[in-house]
Amino acid sequence: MAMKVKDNSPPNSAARGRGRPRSDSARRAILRAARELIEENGPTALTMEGIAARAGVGKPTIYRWWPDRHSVAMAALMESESAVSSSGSNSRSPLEALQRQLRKVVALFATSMGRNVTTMIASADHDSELSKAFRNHFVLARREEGRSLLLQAVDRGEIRPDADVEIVLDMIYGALFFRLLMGHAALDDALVKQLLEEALRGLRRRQRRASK
Amino acid sequence: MAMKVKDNSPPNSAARGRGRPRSDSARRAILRAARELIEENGPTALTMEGIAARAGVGKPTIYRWWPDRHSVAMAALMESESAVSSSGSNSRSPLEALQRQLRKVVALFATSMGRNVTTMIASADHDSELSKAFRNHFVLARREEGRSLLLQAVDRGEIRPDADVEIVLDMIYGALFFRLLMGHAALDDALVKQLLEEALRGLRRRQRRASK
Amino acid sequence: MAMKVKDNSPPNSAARGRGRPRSDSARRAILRAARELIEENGPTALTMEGIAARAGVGKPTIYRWWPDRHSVAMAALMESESAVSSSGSNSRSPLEALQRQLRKVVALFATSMGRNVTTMIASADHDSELSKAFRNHFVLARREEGRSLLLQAVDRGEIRPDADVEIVLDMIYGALFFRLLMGHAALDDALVKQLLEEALRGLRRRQRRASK
Amino acid sequence: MAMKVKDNSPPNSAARGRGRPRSDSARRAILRAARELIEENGPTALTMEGIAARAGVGKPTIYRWWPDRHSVAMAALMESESAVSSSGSNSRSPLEALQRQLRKVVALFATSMGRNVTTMIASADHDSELSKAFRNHFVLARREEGRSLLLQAVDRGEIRPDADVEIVLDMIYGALFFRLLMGHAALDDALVKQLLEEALRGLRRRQRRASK
DNA sequence: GGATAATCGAGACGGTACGTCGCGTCTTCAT
DNA sequence: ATGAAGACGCGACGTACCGTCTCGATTATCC
Repeated sequence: MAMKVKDNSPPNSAARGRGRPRSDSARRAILRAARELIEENGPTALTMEGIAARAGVGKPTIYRWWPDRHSVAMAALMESESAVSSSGSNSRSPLEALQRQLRKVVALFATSMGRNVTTMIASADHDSELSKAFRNHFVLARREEGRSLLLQAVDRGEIRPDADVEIVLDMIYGALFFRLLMGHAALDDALVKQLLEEALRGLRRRQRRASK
Repeated sequence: MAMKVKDNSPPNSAARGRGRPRSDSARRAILRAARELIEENGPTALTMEGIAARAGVGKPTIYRWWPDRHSVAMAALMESESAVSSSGSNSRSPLEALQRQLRKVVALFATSMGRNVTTMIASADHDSELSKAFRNHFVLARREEGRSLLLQAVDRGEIRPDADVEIVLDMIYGALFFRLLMGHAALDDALVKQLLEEALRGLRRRQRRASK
Repeated sequence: MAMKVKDNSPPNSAARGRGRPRSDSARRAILRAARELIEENGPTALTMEGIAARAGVGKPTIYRWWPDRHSVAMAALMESESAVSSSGSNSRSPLEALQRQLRKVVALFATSMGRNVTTMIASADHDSELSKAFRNHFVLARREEGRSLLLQAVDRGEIRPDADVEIVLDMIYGALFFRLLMGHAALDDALVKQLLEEALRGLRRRQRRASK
Repeated sequence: MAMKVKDNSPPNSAARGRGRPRSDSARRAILRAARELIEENGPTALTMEGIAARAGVGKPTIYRWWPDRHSVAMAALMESESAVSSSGSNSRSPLEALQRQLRKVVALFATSMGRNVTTMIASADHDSELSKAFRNHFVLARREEGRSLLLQAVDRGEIRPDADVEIVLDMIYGALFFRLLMGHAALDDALVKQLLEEALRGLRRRQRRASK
């Protein structure tokens, strides 16, 4: 009995195996079914049997690609067209772009997706690779974009160079997450505005003069 | 802060029924067993049968008072000696007290309890009364303490009166929560210091030399 | 001058003391509830809790009189108005009376009661006193009546005196029971007629001469 | 005697499904465990969990093939080597063979098996296919054998041709069953002798040689 | 082209836990 | 000081999924 190697990289270059190759269509059907089921009933109600049934796939086929239910759910969500990429960077200034991006984040959080993602993060293994990738994909990547924009602002002299960017980022994104999780106060565009105001208070330079 | 969750406190009010009163020792045994099991294996591995077995109690007795596993877990954790109450108010200044309190929060987060609580919050119903009580007990109550301290600081003139306290609070506590959930950066006393520094930058009035 | 008694409640309040007057009414309510429940759903579906609820009685009160569910069921059925007593003694001959009685037995078996009684008998302890009483009440008492009639027939010279009455009785009543239990053939008046014919074949004396 | 009960015979016919075929060893283990437990504690004390535990089988596997406890019990008993088949028919005459067979029936009734079977019959659904099969297997099949023998006796001229065989059969087998259920009189070989005597009285033709 | 081999669907398997029902016992309060 | 109300420990119920293990059928590569 050869050791079974979990290999979930689908286009595994030169197919050396002799047998029937893995069906990528099955893989896609699985993820699609999982995504739909999550959106319909939430990630808690997701079951392997439900996925298999809807995808028209045998359960072992799912287990061939992912080790457990959680992983399938994460993979499914990560392949969503969620994007949230703040690609549209036709902003005049980094801080404006940051504000625009935060609004997108807020909009994402407002959907069921937001809560689903949060649930997944909190109930995940926290140390597994997939879990890290998941957090990175959905949250930390946003934070990275924000960092990039903040650093641009520093470069442009809009922000004081001695600002502790990491802390500021955690304050901003953490505040949004906090309101999502706690639900004690609104999570909307007005919050984004105030948040930026308060987080950057004392960090802004007088731009007119700085630009001179 | 009376926040009635449901009715799992036996001598709740009038209407002292005629039947045998509920056994408070059973109630305590259940919560104790749940607490221990959570600390041993995490809240995910908690099962009703496990609780019943360890508590020496029948399963129906548990279901008589809590609707599901999640509720038992929340109730169990809420009866822990978590405390965290920043009662020790022998601080010279509100901001120092705030720092001390934040350190306690960080210390709590660092324990397994921290992660457990987080998991519970994120996977809960979010709208149920018990869930709200839970969030309030473990997180928002800390935030309330922080608000009280911040307002004291405003009163004393240490903080500018036009500060948006709510936003500042969410930035501070949200940042801590964010690091706990994401695990992308340290969550320690140094963070507390920097966080306060950054959050209050531009809000402080007369910077005293007392800060050491 | 007798005081007007305002106690118009059913139980004869013999014992005024501090409280045991309701016992017998509770007992009757229990049996009544049990009887109704058995007729509605069969003896298998009978539950103590159902009886207590319908009778408006606490469970311990039931257990004060009967040791278990089965006993309550038996007692309930035995207090039914089933009777079946072949009281009608306006028969010209014992054998006619026997036939009439057997028809009554068949009629009883045809009701749900018949099957219920059978189920009770077969699932009972078989050795308990109550169980014996039950069998006697519902089945053996009929057989006793039949024996009496058969013996009368012998006395009158309608049946040969060397007939083995016990065996004949078991053949007759056993055949009815057998058809009830097995359901392989009809259980009706025609059967009664044929049965008597066959069971008594060879036992009959020439009645014409005997009567002369 | 093909009497399809449901579909608990694995290689039943065509329609060889695509999934993993049912494990016949599991099926046998279940029936064996059920049989043993019934013999140990009676059919009333039989539990699905007990069967599953002893058979080393999951509960759902049992429920996959039988709808309830009763059906398992019946199937288990029916697979016993009870047989009782009066195959050994080296008798000189059908009536002798009948007597021999009845003695076997009495012997079976005398074992715990007898009472168990009776309990099962009385507490069964009575209309379900399995229940009919059960009654047929354990009781009516014996009656069928008896009928065959009686008809042989008619053919040979030992029994009058106008005898109502069905009635006679019910009288004979019913009487045995009656004594088993009621327990009011002995159930032994002597009974068999008397029973045949009485049931066939008036039906026998040439009795001269029979009487010494 | 035929053999070989891995994957596919389907679904049964041994399990664990679920949430419910009813048992027979106990405890308290109102009568 | 009895009796209704009802909670208790317990045990079994029947169900939902888990993750694993056969099956026959399919689809590729290798010889």
